[in-house]
Amino acid sequence: MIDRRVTIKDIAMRLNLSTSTVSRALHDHHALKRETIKKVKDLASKLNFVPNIAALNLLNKRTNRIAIVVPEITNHFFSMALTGIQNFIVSTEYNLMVCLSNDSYQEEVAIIENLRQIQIDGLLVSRSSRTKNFDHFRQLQSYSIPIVLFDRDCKGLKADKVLVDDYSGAFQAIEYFIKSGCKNIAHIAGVKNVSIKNNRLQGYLDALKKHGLPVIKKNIVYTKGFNYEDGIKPVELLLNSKHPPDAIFAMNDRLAISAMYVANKLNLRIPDDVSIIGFDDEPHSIYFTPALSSVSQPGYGMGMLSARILLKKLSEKGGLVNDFRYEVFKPELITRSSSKKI
Amino acid sequence: MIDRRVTIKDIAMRLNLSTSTVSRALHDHHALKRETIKKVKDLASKLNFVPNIAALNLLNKRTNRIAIVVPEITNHFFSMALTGIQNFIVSTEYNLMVCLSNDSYQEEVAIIENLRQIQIDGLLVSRSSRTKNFDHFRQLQSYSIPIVLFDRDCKGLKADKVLVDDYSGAFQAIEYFIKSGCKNIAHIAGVKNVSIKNNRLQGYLDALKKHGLPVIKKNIVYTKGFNYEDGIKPVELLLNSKHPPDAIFAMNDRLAISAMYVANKLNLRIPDDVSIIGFDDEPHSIYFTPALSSVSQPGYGMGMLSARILLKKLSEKGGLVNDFRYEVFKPELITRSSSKKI
DNA sequence: TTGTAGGCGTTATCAG
DNA sequence: CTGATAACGCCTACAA
Repeated sequence: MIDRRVTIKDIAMRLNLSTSTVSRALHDHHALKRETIKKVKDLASKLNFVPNIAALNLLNKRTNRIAIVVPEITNHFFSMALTGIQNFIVSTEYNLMVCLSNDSYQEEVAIIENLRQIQIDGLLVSRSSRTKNFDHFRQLQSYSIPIVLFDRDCKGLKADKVLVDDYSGAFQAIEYFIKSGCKNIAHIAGVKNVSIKNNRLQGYLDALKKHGLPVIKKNIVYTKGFNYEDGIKPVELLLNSKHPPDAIFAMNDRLAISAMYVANKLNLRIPDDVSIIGFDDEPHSIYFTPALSSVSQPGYGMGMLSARILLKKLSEKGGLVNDFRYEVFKPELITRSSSKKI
Repeated sequence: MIDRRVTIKDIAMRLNLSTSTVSRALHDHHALKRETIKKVKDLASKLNFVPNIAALNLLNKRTNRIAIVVPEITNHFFSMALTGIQNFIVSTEYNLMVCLSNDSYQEEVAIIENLRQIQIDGLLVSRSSRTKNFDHFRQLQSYSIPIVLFDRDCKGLKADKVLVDDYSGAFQAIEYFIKSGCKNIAHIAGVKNVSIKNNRLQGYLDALKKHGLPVIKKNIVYTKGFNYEDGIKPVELLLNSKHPPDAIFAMNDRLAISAMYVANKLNLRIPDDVSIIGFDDEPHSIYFTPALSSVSQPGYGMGMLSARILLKKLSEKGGLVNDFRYEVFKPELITRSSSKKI
């Protein structure tokens, strides 16, 4: 057991040098004898010296710490994004703290307050779907902590943003349905009054409009949550109604899968009786029968870019740059056998 | 923008006190006038004072930082475990760094070296399945950094361990098959010579033995990886062989699902022609047709307990306690329609 | 080419 | 009851 880490002081004493010389040697200061530098470095590596980060942080007034706040990670998109972020961060001097809001506004606020106390250099956020007020983020920004939003926008918040074009993804899905002959298209929109992913609903509406199809109220279905089980009842109601839809676009794969599940139970043929398209393209979706069509989002790349943007901003720390990136990734519709061929 | 955080010095100057008094007041030192304490605290909260963590860390020779190293998080078990860990940690003074080894020994070693430099107070680890040498962990321990292993054991490494009884999970699955009348039971064992989860294979073997069934070599199937796509070919071979099995136990749900996929393609009836049981009980497994039977592991609880054990150890930092916890969670077989009723 | 001194923010010890 | 001082480990003017 090593009970005390070695410091530059230890090295200095052993070598009869001052700590400043040791410090300089470790940084290859030009005005030092080669010999001294070598002597110091050799001993340092022999002793397994690593600089005390706390001391450096104190000196440099930074923390080397960035945090990411996400609603959850038991979800393919977020876990891929986090993987992308982490795989980028790992090659830098920063370390990443992961915080889960469990999609709760209150928890999110508490986390942000905690991060303020804990002190971080920068923040990546995908806000909870319940968050409507962004003052907690603004407060953090007031400490000169840059924020990069990814996937979930905060309208009105000035920050770097890395988003996905939900509108386009939904639009593509609906147009595909229409081209394949569907006329009565339903949308499982998730939780009502939870604005997150509203653009998917908007894409649905606009695509119908563009092709002269009526918007039928009962075809827009809300759920109590975003999980598999939350889709069952609403979809049963929908498919058992008088004029059941011939196509269902779900705002995520989980709800799409519960739609498939219900359709199967009701002995409806997919896609002949009802076409289904999801959103997220979770890796298991392809193994369902029929394989689920879905809109695919580049989570890994989005995560990586978000991290890159944040670190860039941190390296330009000097100027409180008021110039924000706004990056929008285009999602891609992947058609499989749960939707009719065009 | 606040460009400099407020320190106890600022408070001291404003109040004409010394920094020591301010420090004491903030800690409710008994020998201070009530009045002084109130004065200090009021100003502190008015100024939004938070202590500088780097300074504290320097003083206390700790980092408040613990890290977790896992192979991946795009997997239900690990994301649940991480959620459990995080939800526990969030209520403490510690913060959690998440590191992904991508199931690579090399990356794992690099991460550990990085953590040594970065400095952490404690570590949670689920090792990569390729890791056979544990010296990198031992090196970290030599700096008095406690390690808690979860889910994946490192035989011979002295550390706290929170494991799942893989052997029992597999045994339960096989016994269930046998009781339901299956006689020719195959096992998809994952990657050959990758010792991780070997106990599942052992459970399979011992259950067969106990019930007097022969171990047939070709019924033990290895794959190139642990993902859906890795199961397809091996299962095709298996099910197209001369004496195809009447039951398949897969070492995880992904491989079980690819087995179901192949069986469906081959127009085999599940479970009548072939029963299938997986391991992990991923939340979507229930929505397949038929619903997948699986061995369920309490990831969330295991994560939480691991974190609790680590923090306990950290709080006892004084004594280099050589007394390690060894906790084994029993997994539970959940039978659904992919396996015959008993 | 190297050493000295001071400071980053906080707390503990010792003094008064 | 409160203040001065030293220390945590490192870096950087300024000196020599």
